[in-house]
Amino acid sequence: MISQNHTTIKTIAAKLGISKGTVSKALQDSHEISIATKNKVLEAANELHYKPNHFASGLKSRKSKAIAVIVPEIVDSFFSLAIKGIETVTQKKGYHINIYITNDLISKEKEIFKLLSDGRVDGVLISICRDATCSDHIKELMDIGMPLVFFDRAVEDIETGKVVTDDFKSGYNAAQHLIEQGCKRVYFFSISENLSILQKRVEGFKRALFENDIIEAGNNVYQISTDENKCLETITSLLSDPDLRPDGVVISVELLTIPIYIICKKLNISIPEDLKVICFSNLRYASLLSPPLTTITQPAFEIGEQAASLICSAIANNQSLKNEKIICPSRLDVRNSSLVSDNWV
Amino acid sequence: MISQNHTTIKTIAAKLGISKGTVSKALQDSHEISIATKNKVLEAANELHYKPNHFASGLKSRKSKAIAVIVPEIVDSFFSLAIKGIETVTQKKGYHINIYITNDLISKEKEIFKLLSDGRVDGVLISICRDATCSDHIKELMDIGMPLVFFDRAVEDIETGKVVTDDFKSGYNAAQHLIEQGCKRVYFFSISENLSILQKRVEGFKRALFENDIIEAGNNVYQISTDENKCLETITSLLSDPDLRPDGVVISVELLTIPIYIICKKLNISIPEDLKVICFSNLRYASLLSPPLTTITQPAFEIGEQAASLICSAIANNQSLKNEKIICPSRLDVRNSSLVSDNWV
DNA sequence: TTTATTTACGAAACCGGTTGCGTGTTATAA
DNA sequence: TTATAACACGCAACCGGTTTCGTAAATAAA
Repeated sequence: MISQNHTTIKTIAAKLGISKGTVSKALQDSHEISIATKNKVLEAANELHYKPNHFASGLKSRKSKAIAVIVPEIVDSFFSLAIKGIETVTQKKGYHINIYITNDLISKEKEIFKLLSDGRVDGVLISICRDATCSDHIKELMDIGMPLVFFDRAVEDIETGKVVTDDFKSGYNAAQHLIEQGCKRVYFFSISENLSILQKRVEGFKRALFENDIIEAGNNVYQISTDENKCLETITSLLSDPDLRPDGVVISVELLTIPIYIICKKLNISIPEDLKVICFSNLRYASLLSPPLTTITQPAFEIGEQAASLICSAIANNQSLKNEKIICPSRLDVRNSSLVSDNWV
Repeated sequence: MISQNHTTIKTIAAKLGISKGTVSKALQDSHEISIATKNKVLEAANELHYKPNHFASGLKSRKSKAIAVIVPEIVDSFFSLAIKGIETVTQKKGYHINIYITNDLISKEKEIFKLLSDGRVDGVLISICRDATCSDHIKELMDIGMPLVFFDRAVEDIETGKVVTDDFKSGYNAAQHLIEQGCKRVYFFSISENLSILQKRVEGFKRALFENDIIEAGNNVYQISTDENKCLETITSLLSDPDLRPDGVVISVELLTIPIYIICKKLNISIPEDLKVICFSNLRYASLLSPPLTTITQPAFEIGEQAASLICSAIANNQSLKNEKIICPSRLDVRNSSLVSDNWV
């Protein structure tokens, strides 16, 4: 059904009785074409609804003006906001964005990388998946010259642009806040031991505990499965055992928020009286939850913007990315889920 | 920085001492090439890390294996979930997706359409923007043979594939539910008079009022600006005037939820005692809000899947889309924001 | 053994725009 | 007036696959 009689440069050339090359140069406003000819070409192009063919120009230029954006999830306040930040920048600079969702599966991430080596995109923005056990596929693509920038979830030992938040400090602040609110046994709920950003949050978290002389006998960092049932099971067992139950918890990712709230309701654990909760989250509805959720709010939009700017300039300058890390600090938004009752706002 | 010595079909041909055409055919597993040659080619291709060039193949085939997805917003439970539905289907069928965000601006929507006529995408999935005062740009693109499917927000008078929910019935059900809960003065908060899906929701809403003999003297459908300040202003004036204040409200889009909750809190209007609220929303956190929000939940993921399936098969079969409308019914999720106190679950 | 087919591959045109080089024409300088 | 340069444009190769057509060699049929 695609229109057969699309107009090409040849059509215009034939109509005006000039050569292909002249038309091409006229459309590029080349100095070696007279104004008169340029005007005629422009007029004819307009009249015939001429649109330059993306494949033909890309074949020569080796540029697609497209950027791949790879995320673990899209139904997520952080990632959707980051994508929006990316889009505002790329759109201004004339780039298109291709979205790929890994669902946190390394297998899918690898498959996506296979698709990206055909010249379809000029660069890659990626937040790696949770079970990032290997990063060979990323290195391979970079080896053939593909510019790549990590945002949020980065591979530590790959040297390229990275845009992240101050994870150590955020983890530290989260724990410190809970301790200041009187918590004696604070847990950290994570979803992966592999992600460096989560490792750093944990380090900051532990540091705060250490500085406050909170030395637990056992573990206080728990890896929670993102499988819904397993997740509920693990958290339920932690919160229902009096010997284990914390009085404060730092949640490393937004998607664990719902389970915590649900389980607390079911177990009749009152937030914040019995358990103070703080979550790394960009949820716009945090203040409307019951109780309103204290969050470490990442500057998702800005992270997206910065990452996009980095990749765009790397592409434009045709230069490889230095191992530079841009840090966009997070903000602590204190709400009722972490406050003792008489501090309620 | 892009690797200079990428391997092409020519490289392989030279290495094996055969012609380009033979290599090409071998890679396509053509019947006119011997098994021996095919194996040699495959081996060489593998060894040299050959990747077919996207532009070169696209130039001939006029296929990009890419689909444009145009949405008004991405930081939105409905649209992000719909995109996820789209992705699951397109990924299986080997299509890439290009995301475009209009921010509900017709000007941006038009600009995006200009970009899509260069063969970069094989089809378009779109949920049009709010101030859809004109749809010429859409018709133009379709006129040159671009397959296009609307999802959720469609242009009524353009004949092509559409995937929507049962808007009339949903509007009806929402109003009916509030009336059953004892509401006497029910309002409908909309954001656009132009969107046909909102018109239908309003029609259903009005129908329910009519059937229940609720005939307001004045208007009970209000267009709320999405500008934050104007929005707060309008709603505040409606809810603070005793002569105007409704006891039930149907909210047509998710983004008005936060303002309503905030204003009610500020004006000390209790939900649901003073005002019962029901919202068209896919918010996963609806049950955690205070109070839990009654929603008309659209099957966003399924709508995305269906739309993607439609466009993919239209592209594959190279046939124009019939004016078929797929309706994915919504679900009423009753929660506390619309229940009289002694009905609380 | 001769003729008819099939098999396997090469040559070259093609997709549509880009670009370096060559050349005839006009304008400027000597 | 002649030499020189600037101008404006055509020609053709090129980007990297795809595809049609032609043909020599191998196989099958007569």
